[in-house]
Amino acid sequence: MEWLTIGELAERAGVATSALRFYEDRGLIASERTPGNQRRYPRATLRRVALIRAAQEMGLSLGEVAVALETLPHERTPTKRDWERLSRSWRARLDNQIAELQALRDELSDCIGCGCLSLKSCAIFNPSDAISNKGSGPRYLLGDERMPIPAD
Amino acid sequence: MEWLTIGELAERAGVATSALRFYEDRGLIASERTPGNQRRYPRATLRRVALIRAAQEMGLSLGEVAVALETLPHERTPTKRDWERLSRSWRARLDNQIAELQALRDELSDCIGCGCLSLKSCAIFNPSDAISNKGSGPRYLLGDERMPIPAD
DNA sequence: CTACAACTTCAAGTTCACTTGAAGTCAAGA
DNA sequence: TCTTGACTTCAAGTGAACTTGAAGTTGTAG
Repeated sequence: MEWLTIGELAERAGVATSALRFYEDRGLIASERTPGNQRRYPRATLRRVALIRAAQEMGLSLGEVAVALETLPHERTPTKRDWERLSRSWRARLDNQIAELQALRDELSDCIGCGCLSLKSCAIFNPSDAISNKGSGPRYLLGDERMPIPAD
Repeated sequence: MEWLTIGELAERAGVATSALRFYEDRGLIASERTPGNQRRYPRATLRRVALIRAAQEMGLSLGEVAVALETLPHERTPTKRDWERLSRSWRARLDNQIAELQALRDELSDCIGCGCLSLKSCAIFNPSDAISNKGSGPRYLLGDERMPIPAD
């Protein structure tokens, strides 16, 4: 098996070495050590990191990615079955996200032509009340569903 | 004109009062004060906050929203022209975002059936190298364009 | 007039996904 | 052997978008 140093992996995967150490800390990737305590990554880690980046691009947090990746082998190239399971669930998520953005776009388009400033019928100007919002810290994804238009 | 307390605005807009004070701090919304120094918001702020939330949903940072909203009047209901300018530019952005997610989805779909584990032809497993990554702090949106598939 | 919820400011805390820096160790070429 | 660059750990810093808490003030219903 061919092993990569952290610098090599970083360059080939297009991420910083500090990010790789961080991912390892979080259990997203794993490494062996040389006698001198330096990390060596199996080539499969390259794909793993690519997967992590792809997942982030579709809005998953590293925690969610970690859960998803737990089902994949660390050292081995994943089998077709491993991969199918994961990609199907992610595909569904992507479909969802696309649909949401499309809905928002359609609302926006409607607004351009609809004289919505009367704000009787505009979904953007009349959002649902009380978006549930538990816990502190930022919310990177709002995830507030648009509800039937309330009577203004 | 009808004025809203911060609590009323918060409830109707579906955000926390602390968030509203934060937005005001950032210049995203504005208020008048009562003789006793309490905030009173014009009704138009309701639409403004709704716009802010919509913009966040499509991935804009508050800074970007601030820039966009600078072109809109604070107190007045925006005119059709005000609104058209804004919504057209946002629509373009949404189109873009949707296209990117669709591309990712298509790659994912291809992978499900393509035996991509050979990783000769899979875009997800073969991302472009060297995503440019300036500055510190998190990157909420990766924004790394996928490039022509490199020879592995 | 009093109670009490809703408001005020300001500083500090929180989460995420990292980055930066300090202080030291390892590996490879000249 | 020496130097240099790549590596090591660990603690602390960063930026975004808020939230929380403390300590005090205002507005209103009874």
